Amino acid sequence: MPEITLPDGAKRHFPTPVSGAEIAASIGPGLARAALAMRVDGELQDLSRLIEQDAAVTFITRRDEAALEMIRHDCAHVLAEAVQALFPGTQVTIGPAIENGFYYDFARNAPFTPEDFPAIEAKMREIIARNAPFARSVRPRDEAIAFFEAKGERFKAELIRDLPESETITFYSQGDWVDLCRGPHMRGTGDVGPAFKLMRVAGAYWRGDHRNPMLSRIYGTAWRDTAELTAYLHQLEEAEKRDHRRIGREMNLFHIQEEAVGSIFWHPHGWTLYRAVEAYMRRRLDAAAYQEVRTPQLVDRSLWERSGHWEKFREHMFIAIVEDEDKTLALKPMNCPCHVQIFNHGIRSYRDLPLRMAEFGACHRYEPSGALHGIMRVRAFTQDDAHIFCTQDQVATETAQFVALLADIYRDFGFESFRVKFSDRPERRAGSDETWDRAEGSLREACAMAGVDYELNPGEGAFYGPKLEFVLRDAIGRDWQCGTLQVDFILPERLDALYTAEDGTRRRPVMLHRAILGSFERFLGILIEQYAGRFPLWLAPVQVVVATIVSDADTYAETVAAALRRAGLRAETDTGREKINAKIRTHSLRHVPVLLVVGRREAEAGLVAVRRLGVEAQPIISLDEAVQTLATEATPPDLRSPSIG
RNA sequence: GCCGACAUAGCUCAGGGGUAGAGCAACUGAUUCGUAAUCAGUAGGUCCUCGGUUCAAAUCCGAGUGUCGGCACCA
Repeated sequence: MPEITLPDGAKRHFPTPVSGAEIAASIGPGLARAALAMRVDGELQDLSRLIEQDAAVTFITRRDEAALEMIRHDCAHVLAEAVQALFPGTQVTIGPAIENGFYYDFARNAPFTPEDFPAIEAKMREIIARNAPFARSVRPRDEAIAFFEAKGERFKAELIRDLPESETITFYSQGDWVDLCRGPHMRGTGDVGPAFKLMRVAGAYWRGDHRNPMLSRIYGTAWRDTAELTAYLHQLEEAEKRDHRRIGREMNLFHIQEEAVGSIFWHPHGWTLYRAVEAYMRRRLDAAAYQEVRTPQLVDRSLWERSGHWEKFREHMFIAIVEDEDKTLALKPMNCPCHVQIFNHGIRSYRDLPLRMAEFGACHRYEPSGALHGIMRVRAFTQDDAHIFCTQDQVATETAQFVALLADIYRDFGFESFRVKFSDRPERRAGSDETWDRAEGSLREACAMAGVDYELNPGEGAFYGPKLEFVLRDAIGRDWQCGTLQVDFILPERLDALYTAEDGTRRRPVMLHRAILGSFERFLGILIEQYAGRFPLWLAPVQVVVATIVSDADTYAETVAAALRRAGLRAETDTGREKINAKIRTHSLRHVPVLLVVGRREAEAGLVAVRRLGVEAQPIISLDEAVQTLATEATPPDLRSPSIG
């Protein structure tokens, strides 16, 4: 007689065995209707599973987060059944729930197209209306493999073969349709509900490996109810509006064209934004005792051979052949080898360490064509790169200082939170285990010192050392790695970097490769999306437009703009013959943060009407006051005095 | 790189085997106007490129290039 403990602490006894559904029914008809699944001692299970021993049971209803995941998972099963019903001969593979929805990968000669969606969705609704119960069954391994092979489902058979011997092999059926699945599921297909939509088709490699066949993936979204679905679709539309490629065009920031794929043509306003970020970064690095350098774009092959890039990175490099001199040069894909050259030029003492060498280094990498994405993923980009040459003892302190600097800079750009991934030793690596123990240990210690929480990213470190990756999320929910910090023991060795220690011996420095923005191009893309083009005043390409109401105010408008420019503000005038309504609309759509409206009254009295983006209030103040206020407000965050905040 | 979709005016898009269409933007003229679109007119296109089918191709077919969505790769 199992004793069942409910969330409120109440205990109930049932004849052995008892199903979750029976327990729910014994509590009340409302719960019996609402319960979709249960947690038994914390483990999510089908409601139909039998409980034979004492356990704590919690019921999952549609409101629970766990239910949402089950709706999506179950919806993937419904999709698979629908597809196999409509397209005989299609093999099923895997179909998990993911953020905001689910997908299912199918193997089929002809891939699906979005035109297939209406028919598939209709079939899915049929299956959901039928409300076939999800029934779990356990099968012996050999039988399970034979079952799928008999059906010609070789991917499923392969999956089972690769499961560990200890794994229980479970099947779930929904009516006549059966799938290999770990579960759990809700009561039946009807619990999926109506709030789903197929979104797109995509290719995906079997088991995520590009050497495997490509499957046809169908992505879908699914929610608790149609209101949630509608809200999600609306959110997607909003995200689309802040896409940096769209805003870049609308605000005339940059363009890319076929003759320079993966490289950016920065227009005046875009370049202004770029320069504002660059100037800010330069001040921050100066203040943090970095030394800025500049190193060559084209470097002879021999240096890349020594650094190891020619061997490890060759396929990502642009090569330039100089026929007259019989030389092979490469556009630099990274700055580190060049920085070591500067380090090596002359004799270094331990007194020089830590030596922080920074460069806004323009790099070129031959990225796969399919990876290119607006200005976020390009082939020509500029890193806010630096290499810290230090002793092993200094690694922890330098790391802590770096993370503090990075967090402060992200905050200045409006990013309050970011994720940190700690990538530790990969399978293929250089250096001894002791070295790795030390490197990882000091990095962990540094994270603790800086109060950094990280998630472990096992085996993803660089071959020369562990790294931290700092990840920001864009408007459409995509993650972008921006900052990085890598501990390197290898390059100083390969390029023979040395310093003289206190005891007169020659020693190898450790190199910390680090970047905060990552690349200006990517970071600006993220920034554009973060602010949806409505930049804070210090970053806005055009900070102020002086707009006239009547042509009698034209001269005054020029005076106002000149005064603003003298105060360091980026100001334009609009003395066109449009009505003020039209001017306000035009500049609002361009996301100009401040409009100074001047008519006859303002011109005569030396005043301006201040209209801020999206705000209808229009205080009228003196020109002097406006210049002063705006200049203060436009001060970059690192130059503000604390009292002003 | 792989799978799929797409490519028409500066932008957003319609059309479709036989003079290329709209709205917005641009330009010209009129309007001098008080906080998110004043009115009228003008101009603007090798319908991505190259081949093929056809009496005729922007339209159909093929190849290429680019873009977009994924996958793989990655700052």
